[in-house]
Amino acid sequence: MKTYSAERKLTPKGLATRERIVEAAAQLVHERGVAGTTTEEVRYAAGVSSSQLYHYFKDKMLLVRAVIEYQTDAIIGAQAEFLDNLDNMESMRRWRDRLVRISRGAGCAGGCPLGSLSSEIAEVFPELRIDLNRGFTRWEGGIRSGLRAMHARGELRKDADPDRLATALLAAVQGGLLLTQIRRNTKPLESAIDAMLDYIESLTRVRAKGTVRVGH
Amino acid sequence: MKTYSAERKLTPKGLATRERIVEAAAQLVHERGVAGTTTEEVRYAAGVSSSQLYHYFKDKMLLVRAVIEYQTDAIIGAQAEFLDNLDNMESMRRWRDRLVRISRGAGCAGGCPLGSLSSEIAEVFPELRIDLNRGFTRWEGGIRSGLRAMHARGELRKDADPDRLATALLAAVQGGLLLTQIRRNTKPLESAIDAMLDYIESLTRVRAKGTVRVGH
DNA sequence: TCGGTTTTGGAGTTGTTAGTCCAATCTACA
DNA sequence: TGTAGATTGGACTAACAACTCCAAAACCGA
Repeated sequence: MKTYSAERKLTPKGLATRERIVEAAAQLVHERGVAGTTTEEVRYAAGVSSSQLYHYFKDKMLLVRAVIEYQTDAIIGAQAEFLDNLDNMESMRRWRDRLVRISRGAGCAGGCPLGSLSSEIAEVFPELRIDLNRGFTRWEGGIRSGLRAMHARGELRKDADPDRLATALLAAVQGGLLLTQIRRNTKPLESAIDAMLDYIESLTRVRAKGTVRVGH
Repeated sequence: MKTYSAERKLTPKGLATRERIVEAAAQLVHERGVAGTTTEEVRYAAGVSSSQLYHYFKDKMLLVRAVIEYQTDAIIGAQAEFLDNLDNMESMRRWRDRLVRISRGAGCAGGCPLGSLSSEIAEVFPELRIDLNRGFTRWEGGIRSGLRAMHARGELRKDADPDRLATALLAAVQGGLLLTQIRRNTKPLESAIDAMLDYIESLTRVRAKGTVRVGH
């Protein structure tokens, strides 16, 4: 999933340069947004010349597209160990802790690298919504497979819909990160995810027809 | 809450012009984002000259600040009838339907006028985070007071935290709107809010110590 | 009516930034 | 080793966009 469209031949050297540009761009875009990042800053940060940048990316939009792909990989990568095992409450709680810790580590700044990007460019570069959606869908897929497994094993009530729960959980993460970014405090993120996980937990361990145990 | 800082004297005429500028700016910013909206477009849409715009707003950032205030009022206004009565499940479900209908009516475009704005400018204009937060806090306050009322009346379990639930519900709305914007489909918004409301409902109607009824 | 203040017109300025161009230099591979 | 193609340097351009400026006009209270 490295090269996007049919790139011309790229020598290892060229590929490294390209990667350097994307990395620099991703970092800057996360810090200041797309509009707040100039190609000159990217060039400086990556240590490349103007002709290099435009040699590898026809225009800024295509660079942004590469950044989307890069951030998607980064997100999935950073959560891989968790996303592969979100099929029980304990794993989900640990995953939640990891997200909170990442956010806190960033000083609650920047929000979700994919979410912030999405808000900013969804209407400006409509073509890129496909790429953004691909990113979210990959992420959601990781969550969903765990919930589906729980459902299949009967650990989730029959009438629970793991797919919808996965979407809702991802939404809680996104909304939580947004509020956390604005407030510079991880509480909103914690409250949002915790509520959703408590809900999911309430759908497990069925005790009697129509009643379930809830709580911590 | 109309004028922000200590504005100089504004005649009715001047105030109307100012309002026209803010309205035009709010609309454009919602459609294309802050960076995607030029002062010239605002001028044209509002039918004012350059000197007028800069007569009422020292710079673009202060215009954006006025837009934040305007959108906050618009959001609260559009949901006023609901926000004042979110103290039972039926009201909350109706409120949910309203949000979904608003989103669908906009073709799922633009997302939340406040949320999109926040993502875009939180790091670019850090000074404005205060204003954004004020908006979210007002919104959250409307949700919270309903949940607090339910809690006080004993319709929510004692160990439920209405304040955290309010934050989580707002986060679900924000995250849901983001995914809905990207996917151009209201399902994510529906799934996110429904899950959170189902959870809240599961915290009502306590049946026995430690067990509650859940579901639809 | 008068004087001060607010409001408006619109040309102009200044800085920025995405994107171009062409020649020079490397690199892979036959 | 030769050469076509890939990579790089860096000056340049053309457009754009935020913001300024100086009067002129409208307004308002006395």
